[in-house]
Amino acid sequence: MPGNPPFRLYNTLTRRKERFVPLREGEVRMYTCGPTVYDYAHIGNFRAYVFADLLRRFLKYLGYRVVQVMNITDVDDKTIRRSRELGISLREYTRRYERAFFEDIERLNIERAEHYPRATEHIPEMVALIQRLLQKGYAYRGEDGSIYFDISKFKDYGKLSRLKIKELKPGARVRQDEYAKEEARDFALWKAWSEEDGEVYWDTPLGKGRPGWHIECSAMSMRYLGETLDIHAGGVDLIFPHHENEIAQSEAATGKTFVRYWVHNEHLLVEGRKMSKRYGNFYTLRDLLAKGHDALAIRYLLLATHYRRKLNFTFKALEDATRAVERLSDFAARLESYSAGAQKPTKLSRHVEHARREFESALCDDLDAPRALAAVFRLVREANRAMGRGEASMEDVKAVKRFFADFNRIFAVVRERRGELPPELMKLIREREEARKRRDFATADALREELLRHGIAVEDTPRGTRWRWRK
RNA sequence: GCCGGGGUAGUCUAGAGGUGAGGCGGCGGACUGCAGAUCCGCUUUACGUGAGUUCAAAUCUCACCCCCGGCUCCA
Repeated sequence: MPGNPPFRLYNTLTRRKERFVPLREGEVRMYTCGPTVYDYAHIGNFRAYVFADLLRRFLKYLGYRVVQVMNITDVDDKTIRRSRELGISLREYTRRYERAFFEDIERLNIERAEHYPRATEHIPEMVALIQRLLQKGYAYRGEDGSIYFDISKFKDYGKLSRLKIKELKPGARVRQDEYAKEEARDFALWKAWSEEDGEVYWDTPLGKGRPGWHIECSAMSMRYLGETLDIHAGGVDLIFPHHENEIAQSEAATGKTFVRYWVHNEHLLVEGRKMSKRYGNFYTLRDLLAKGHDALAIRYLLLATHYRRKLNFTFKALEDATRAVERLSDFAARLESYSAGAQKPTKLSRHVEHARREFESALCDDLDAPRALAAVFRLVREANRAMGRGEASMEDVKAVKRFFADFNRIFAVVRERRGELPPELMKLIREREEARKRRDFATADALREELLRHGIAVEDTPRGTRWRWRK
């Protein structure tokens, strides 16, 4: 897009903001670490998905074709254990949470990725990748029959997390030695079947067992995006060991760069504390919606802090976000109902251009959403002022609408108008206006109450009565 | 132990040498029959503390205080 500053992204690999240029012109291939479907996802998880969504939407705004893959991890220790506890099949168990996941992301206005591969449906790809690693001498079979990646063979090991293997905390490695690994840091590519796996196993050339966790992302991303991808996104906690291991497996197998830009979102804190399932201080999206909170406000809250900063989730902040979303939504409604005689652009049109430049340069600077939002709100004030005074021309309003629509294509936080007004409600509005003309305010107020019960808020302005949908 | 991120007005968030910060809240005002939405003004010349560099520091340097995270399943 000419005129834009270059899009720069912070690459965890280099620890610098880098100009983003995809490998293939006009197309971005990105992979996002998706959910392990063993429970309802919590809002911390959604920060990662909402962030990836912002990234993909902005790339599209910049004119790229985006091919995004998000894995569904539907086999691991937890899913196996819990499905067995419930006495149902792994598939039945994981599909339940997979469905919930898709419901949740829809509530949050997260665009669908192009592919959602399930781990259980890509066993052959994983087996093939592991065989390649065995052939090349990067993997070995342990005494328990499992297959491990030998990190000592991969000299770049640690380049992403910048951890030196020797310096890792002593306590952590001792505990790991219960496995039949040659080196405590080696990780499993293939786990040989054991008692607690029950009927969950695959008979493959590697033996009877199931894949390790890390291998699925390498195998599935290569299957859908090729051996080198542009962007790989995920939470900071995945940098080590998961992403480090992905690099090791993938690059050892292909000899090529696996990922060109690694992007990681920071964690979310709840009332100042790390949120995790272990602490039990987590909220699922369902929890919050059940308490009456608005999905768009949650989305807004997740986007209103820069993605590389810790986000402190509090209910006060959620209330604030709710109001901010209302302000934007009210503004959108006002744009729709505004009319003026003047056609020629006024200085408001210049404000729109200015806001757009600010907006774009903020997002181009490593997706600085808070700065982009500030530009939007500044314009909202300018436009409200101009419309309030009747100074805005129709040309201005068109320009504002275009910008606002683009803004919302990226942020997706403005409440949609819920279609046209039913005729019977339109009739009530007219009756109320007549009552007001007669100065029969008792009737007018009663009608206003009634409309509100139907979700319609009416407002009297110097230029006549306006109505809008209320949530 | 080894790495790393922060502390910005009432509050939450941007900014990272000079160019109007934004949201939310509070108070007052304009508009209105009332309400709401909106606008204006105030809260507000804010940057953890102490030194230093500089014509200029929230931004750079050093020291210190406080909070949080990674090194282990985790977004």
